[in-house]
Amino acid sequence: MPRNVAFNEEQAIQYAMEVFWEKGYNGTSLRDLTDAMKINSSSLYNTIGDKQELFVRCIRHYTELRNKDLQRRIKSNASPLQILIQYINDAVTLITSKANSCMAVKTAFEVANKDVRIKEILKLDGENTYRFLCLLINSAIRQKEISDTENPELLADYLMSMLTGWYESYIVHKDADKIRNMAQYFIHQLSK
Amino acid sequence: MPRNVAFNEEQAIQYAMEVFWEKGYNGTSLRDLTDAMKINSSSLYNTIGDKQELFVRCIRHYTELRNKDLQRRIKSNASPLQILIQYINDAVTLITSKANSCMAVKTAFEVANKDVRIKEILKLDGENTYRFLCLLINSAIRQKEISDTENPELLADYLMSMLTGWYESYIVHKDADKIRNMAQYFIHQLSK
DNA sequence: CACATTCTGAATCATTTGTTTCAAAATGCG
DNA sequence: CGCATTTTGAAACAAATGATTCAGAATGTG
Repeated sequence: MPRNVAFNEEQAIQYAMEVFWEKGYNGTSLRDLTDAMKINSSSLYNTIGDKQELFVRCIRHYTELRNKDLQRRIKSNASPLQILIQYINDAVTLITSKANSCMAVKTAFEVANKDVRIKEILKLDGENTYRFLCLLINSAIRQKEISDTENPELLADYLMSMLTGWYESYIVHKDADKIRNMAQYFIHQLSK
Repeated sequence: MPRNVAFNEEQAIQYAMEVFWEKGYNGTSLRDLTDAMKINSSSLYNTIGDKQELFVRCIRHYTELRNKDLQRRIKSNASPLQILIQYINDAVTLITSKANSCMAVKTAFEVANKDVRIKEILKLDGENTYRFLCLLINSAIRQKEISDTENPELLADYLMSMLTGWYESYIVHKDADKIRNMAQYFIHQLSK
C-alpha cells in the first residue's frame, strides 16, 4: 500500500559511520550526518531514530565489519601462527597508513563511560577479537609454532592492549618505525 | 591603578581541566566550564581567552602535573627497577580505581588529529615519559637489575603503548584482574 | 485507475552553543 | 578622598544544534 523507503539504509549507515569515525560523536552535527547520508533529517528520524540511535547503528555496523574480517582470516589455510602474524602486520599497516584511528578505540574513550549500550557493543567486539586470538594462539601451541609455556589468554589481552597503544602512539608521534619495531619484537617473542 | 583579577587563575584552570577531562573537549560547553570555574564568561575571555585557548592551558596543566610526578619518582632513593615497578603498579591502581581515564590519552584520540598545538603538547609529554623510562631502564641494566640483552628504547615504547591499552581495556571490560595480570607479566619479563 | 498510506523535502521549532557587550563595581595611585 | 583604569556580572548576541512539522510526492493494493 504505502510508499517505500527510497534510500539504501545500509549505505546511509555506512556514510554516517564514516563521519562519526572521523569527527567523534560529540564533534558530529546532525547536518554533517544528513549531508553525508544524502537524506533529509525527517527521513532519518522516520526510519532510524535520533542521533544516539544512529550512532549505535554505526558502531554496530563497524564491529560487524571487523567480525567479518576475523571470520575471513580464520578460514585461511595458512598456519595459525601465520594468520596471527598476518593479522598483526595488517594492523600495523592500517595504523600507520590511515590518519584516522580505530573507531572502536576512539569511541571507547569518548563515550563508553557514559553510554552503557555503546560500552556493551564494544565489550562484545573486544571479546570477539579475544576469542579469535585465543583460538589462533591455542592452535599454534598445539602445532608447536608457539611454546606451550605461554599463556594464551594473557597473550591475547597483551596484544589487544598493545594494538590500542599503537594507535595512540601513531596519532601523537607519527613514527611508523616505532610501531613496526614493537610489532616485530612482539612477533619475535611469540615465535620462539 | 586598576582593579585586580579577583579569581585564582590556577585554581580555575584546575576546575576547567577536571570538566574537560571528564566530558572531553566537544562534550564540554562554555557553561559547564564557567560553572566549574566559578567565574563569568567575560572574565574568562578577558584573562585566558576562548574555549580552545582554555583547553590548551588545561592539558598543559595536566602534563605539568604528570611531569612533576615523574621528577618526584626519579628523586627516590629506591633502585631503578624498583622505581619502575612502583610506577607501573601505581598506573595499574590509577587505571582500575578511577572511572575516568587518562586525559592525555582521551585527548589524543579526540582532538590531536585536528589540533596541532594540542598534538605538540601531547608529543612533548610522551617524549618526557619516554625519557623517564629509558633513564630508569638504562640505569637498571647498568646495575644488572635488567638483562643487558634488552633494548631500553623499545621497552619504553612497549610499556607506554601497553599502558594506553590498559586504559581502554578497563573502560570496556572493567576487569581489574586482566590489567593486574598483564602488569605482573610485564614486570616478570622485565626482572629477568 | 483510485485510494489509502507512507515517505520526502523544505521550513521551522525551541535550545544550546561560543562569544560579546556594557553598565556598574572594585581597586590602586596621586 | 577622587579619579583613572580594569574587572565583573547579567544580559544578550548570532549561529548552530538536535528535533519536529506538514504539505505534497510517491507507491503498492484493491
